[in-house]
Amino acid sequence: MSHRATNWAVEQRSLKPATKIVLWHLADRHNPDHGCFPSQRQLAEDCEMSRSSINNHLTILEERGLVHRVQSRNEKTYQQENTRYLLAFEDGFPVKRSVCQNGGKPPKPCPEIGHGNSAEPVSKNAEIPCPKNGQSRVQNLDTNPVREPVREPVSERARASGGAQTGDGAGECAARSENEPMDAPEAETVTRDTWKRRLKKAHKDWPTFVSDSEDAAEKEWFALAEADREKAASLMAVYVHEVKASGRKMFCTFAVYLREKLSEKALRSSGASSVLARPYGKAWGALRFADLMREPYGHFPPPTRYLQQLLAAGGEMAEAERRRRTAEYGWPKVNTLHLDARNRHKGAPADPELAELLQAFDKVAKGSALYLAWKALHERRGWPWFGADRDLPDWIYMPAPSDPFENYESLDEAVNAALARIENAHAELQKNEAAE
DNA sequence: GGACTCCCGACATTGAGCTA
DNA sequence: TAGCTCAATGTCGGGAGTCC
Repeated sequence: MSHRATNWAVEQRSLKPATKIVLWHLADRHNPDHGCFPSQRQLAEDCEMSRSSINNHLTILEERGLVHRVQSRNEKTYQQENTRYLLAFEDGFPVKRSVCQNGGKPPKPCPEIGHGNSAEPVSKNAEIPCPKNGQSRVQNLDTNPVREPVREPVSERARASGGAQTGDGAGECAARSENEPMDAPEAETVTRDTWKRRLKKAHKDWPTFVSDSEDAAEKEWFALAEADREKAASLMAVYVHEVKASGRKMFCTFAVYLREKLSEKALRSSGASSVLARPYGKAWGALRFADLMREPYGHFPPPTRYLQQLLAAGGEMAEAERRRRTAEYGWPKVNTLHLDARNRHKGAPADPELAELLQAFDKVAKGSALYLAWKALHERRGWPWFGADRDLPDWIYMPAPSDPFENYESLDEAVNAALARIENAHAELQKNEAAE
């Protein structure tokens, strides 16, 4: 809830009571950082009226210039998602066309509402980019999640919203209870279905899927905490890779993988340690880069028909999509590190073998030019970035070049030098390991 | 009683995933 | 591959209440 938004809503005059209730509940669902994404169903429940009535009131609010609707579709599935509602007091609220046409002068205040004077609707869906016309009208859920009074389980939201970590990576993560209350019991049943779907999706990729008992897998799946389920699913590819790499040809059933929490083994595959590499710290960064040094090894789900067409068409969009898929699926271990960091886990088991890499890491301030150079390099390489900037601590640890930054002509050059340094150090490590 | 307003349910749309 | 399902939203006709 945003007090600014609700105060603003209350101050609006000359609205009919029901319309104002809708506006107030919209404002109540507004998050100052992330915006306002309630579904119409949610709004209808809040306002105790039908969805179609909500729709009518939303149309009125839009016509009054108090609300602007921005439709979005899921970046991967292109399914329609909750509409974003921009409130008139927000930065970036679109100025009505009639206002722009007013010789660039500020709009005449309307005596009724105090917002412009045109009855022309603001929302014109056709003007909004859509997958069909080649532009994206997708809200990037990773950077634009909802943080509102929710009816979804906390873990669902946590995946999207994450949480800031402490400063230099040496600080302890703020302990967020794994047992934060689930809100509504009705959401619980929905969530169970969602988890079932995720289980099904993950299980299909398990080597013994054909002969596995689905019931046994489901039983073990639901016996796990939600965070462990996520970890098990996301680290499955890592575990399978490790088993294959070790030369073993037999796999346990998926139920056993879940029950024995073998995903943990995947994380500790190269020298377990009881020492935790705290999120965004040096050791954590070393773990992360050690994985990024490998070729992409994750399981890439087959692209949808739309994506197939997009990729086949080539061009910039196809290339961007390729990079996005590589970042999303290429290095599941790295993505799990990111996920755990955002979920404020205390850290991953540090790898003592990587201790030598630690000296090659140095602090980088969030938002600094160097930070942006690293981010750009990640994008170029199709590497997964940590997540949304707001989820990161003020400082993160990234590889540093051997020479001072002043010795480089550009930050990109410095970043490439730092990367080369960490690549060399990592290659050296691997060479020594092989020699042993 | 007619006009108007408000609200609701039903149906349509869109594009994905799922299944036989 | 066709048909179904899902999720979110838009549209429309009609019933009920209110006002003059």
